[in-house]
Amino acid sequence: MTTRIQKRNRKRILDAALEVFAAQGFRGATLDQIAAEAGLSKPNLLYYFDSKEAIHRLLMEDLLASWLEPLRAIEPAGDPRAEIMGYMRRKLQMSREFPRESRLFANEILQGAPRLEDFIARDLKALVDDRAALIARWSAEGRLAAVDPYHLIFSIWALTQHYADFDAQIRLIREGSDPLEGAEPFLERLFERLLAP
Amino acid sequence: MTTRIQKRNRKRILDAALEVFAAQGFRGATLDQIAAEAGLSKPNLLYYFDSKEAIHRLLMEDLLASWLEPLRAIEPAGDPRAEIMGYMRRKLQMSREFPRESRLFANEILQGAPRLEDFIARDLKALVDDRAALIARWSAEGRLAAVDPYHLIFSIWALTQHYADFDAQIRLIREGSDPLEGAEPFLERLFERLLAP
DNA sequence: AAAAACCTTGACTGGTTGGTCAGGTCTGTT
DNA sequence: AACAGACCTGACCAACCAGTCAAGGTTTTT
Repeated sequence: MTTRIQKRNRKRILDAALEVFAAQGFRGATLDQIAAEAGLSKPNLLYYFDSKEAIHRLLMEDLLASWLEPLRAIEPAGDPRAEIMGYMRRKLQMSREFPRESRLFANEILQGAPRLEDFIARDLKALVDDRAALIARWSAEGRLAAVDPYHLIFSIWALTQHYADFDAQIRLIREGSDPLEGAEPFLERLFERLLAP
Repeated sequence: MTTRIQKRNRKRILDAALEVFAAQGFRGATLDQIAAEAGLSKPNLLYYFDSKEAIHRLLMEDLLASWLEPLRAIEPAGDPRAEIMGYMRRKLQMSREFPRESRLFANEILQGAPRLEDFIARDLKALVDDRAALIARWSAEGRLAAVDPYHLIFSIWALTQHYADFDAQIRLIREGSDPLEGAEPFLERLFERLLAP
């Protein structure tokens, strides 16, 4: 049974840990930083979680589920261009709403994905292969431009996640104005032009 | 005066440090890792460089110069579409030849760019603003599609650097085959369709 | 109200980290 | 060969790190 206090403190800790792991990576983050961010003492952190690794693992598990969902939501029965545009829009929305999750993921991949190897090589790969086959079918039927489906998927990832992962850079170049301002119409135009048969 | 041995060992250290910093970030990297990678003892590392910070600083300085160059090479007098396609191709080539430099940069930005703030807000911003104005002029003259010049530049960064920064992910999904296989024709088609007036 | 269960922390530990230093080895020059 | 300067390292240090624990405080249940 989980108490009221447990629920509150676990949430605080995971939120603080997301912040710190996303910015510093697993090795670069310290429990002291996370504890300070959460407003708790370090021993108290370790009362709720077994170890630094355990906090990180839980964060990753939450992340991975939400990472597959948008791609899975592509409907084989739907209109090809609308489905892909919808996927792009959903991914962009995630960069807007969950930039820290995006940076956490980016940090893991940059470090060579040691903790994600299984997930990527199994779950993600299987889903991407499936969606790539679907896109190839759509292209063969003439309902979509003939594009390499893998690079199409990678390009959606690259373009949408860039706004979360490189937020600091974009902010400095655009001097404070919302980094995502104008991104959606730009990407819509880009992918509409790319996908028109 | 620098001796033969100095030249060799400094090079070894910077090469090893690039490897380790790119994979672990500044905080996550340790001098022991760098020393092991370089095949030198830790005190020997500190014979050639004053501190961990000094190694990182030198690496960043080398990086920043090469980071501005391709964008600077865009010729105002050239053909608009050819100039932008050339810039994209140059950036893609850099992802192929210098993936570790790309990951080092990505790591810094992910961490909030604390060590790059000045460079980005001054040098990079000035150059981007200049190039964005040039692209806007080209668009106004009808020699280019009317696209947001900032998002155009960001999209080139996102799409080309993705292949270096997310190399581990792409490798696992494409099972060992060269992650950049097919990338160039895909990106050429994408930007040709985007930029056609 | 008092027991039981839950929550919190100061003080600590063993291991790691960036960095120092005295003293030794190697290299090029005369 | 012998000297100067450059190069290298084992042993060490203080600060920091993840994690432990005994003791005390708070909340919930009875």
